[in-house]
Amino acid sequence: MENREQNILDAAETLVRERGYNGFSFREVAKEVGIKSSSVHYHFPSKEDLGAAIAENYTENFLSKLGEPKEIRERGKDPVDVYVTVFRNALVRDKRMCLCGLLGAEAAGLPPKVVAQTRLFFEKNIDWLSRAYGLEMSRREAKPKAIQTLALLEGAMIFGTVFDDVKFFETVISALRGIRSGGQ
Amino acid sequence: MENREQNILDAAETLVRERGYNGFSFREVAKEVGIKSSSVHYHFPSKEDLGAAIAENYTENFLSKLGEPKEIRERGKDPVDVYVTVFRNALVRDKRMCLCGLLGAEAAGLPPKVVAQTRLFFEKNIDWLSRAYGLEMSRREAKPKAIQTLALLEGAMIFGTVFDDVKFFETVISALRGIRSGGQ
DNA sequence: TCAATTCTATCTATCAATAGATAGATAAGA
DNA sequence: TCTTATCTATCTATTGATAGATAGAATTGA
Repeated sequence: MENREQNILDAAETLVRERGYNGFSFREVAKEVGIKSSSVHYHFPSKEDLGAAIAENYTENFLSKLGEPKEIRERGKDPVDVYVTVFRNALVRDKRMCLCGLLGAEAAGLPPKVVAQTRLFFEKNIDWLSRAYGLEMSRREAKPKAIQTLALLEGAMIFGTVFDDVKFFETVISALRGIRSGGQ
Repeated sequence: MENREQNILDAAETLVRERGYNGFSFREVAKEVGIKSSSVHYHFPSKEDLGAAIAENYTENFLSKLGEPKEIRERGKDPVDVYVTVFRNALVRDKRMCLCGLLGAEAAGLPPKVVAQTRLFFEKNIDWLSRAYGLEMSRREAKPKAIQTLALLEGAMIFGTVFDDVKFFETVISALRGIRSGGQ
């Protein structure tokens, strides 16, 4: 039995990352989990609710893999490198786009709750990267660099997905050197 | 009457850029154009055919707005600046994501013909940017910078769409300075 | 030249499949 | 007994796709 709602969110996340918000159905999620579609509605009344929950769950998982920038630095590692690795793993392991990058691209046609959760992903990730860059520069300078880094990574994920090849991801992220050292 | 197939492609592009490939239907496109869905099937037999045609049409339009990098330079303008402006206009005027950025994010779940046309958009745009950067550096150096620039712009489009604000687009593209001057 | 034919673009009508959603029954457990 | 989680069954709407009819334009051939 485990946690049924987590089973549903995991199955749904995989489907959304493959086909987008409008490309998955309650019946498919249910089949994957091994229950009926009405049972999925029991846990998540509407598709909008389910969509928002998927994005929230994804964001939480994503951030929990990271830890705190300061602690990473104290272990002698570079926080931005760690951050890039989490993205790369999402592409290589799952062979799929970042959930919120995809939802972000679709944002103009998504229900309000889903857009709100997608924004939260971006805001929380910008915060994290701002803290990371804040270890080496002023907060004023750190935030734009955080935004640029996340944008570059989402673009790199698109390239990796379109060409089904990590090589393009690597080429893109090598531009991070320019972002990190370039003046604002 | 104009060109009916062009009417269909224009209406369909708008819908895909709002809701993604799985979020538009033949009937919606037909209604927008003022015909019946069966007539849309007459011009584009399957959804896959229509999707591929939308991407092809978008790519053609996009490139025709640009002209040739060398000629832009000869008119005393910077080709990459012109390129960025075409992207910015797509976001500000249409208030929407780049069609192929969206299709690229959805690529893992798209029919083969649509993926192929989406790849063509990226390849042709990388070529254009490679020619632009090739005016100031070797071809070897130019291509990675082209890839990085396009990835950054697609990421910037996601940000503009998610936050419904060009300000984020501008913040992201200011990182281009780092990409253009940074060493490989 | 003009009748016969073919092509183009549309329509109406319909298909089976699937969508999101809901009502009501049921069984297990606290 | 009340709550939790599931089921069966069903609703209405929509999906991509196809068949067949039709009106008009273009082409063909005697």
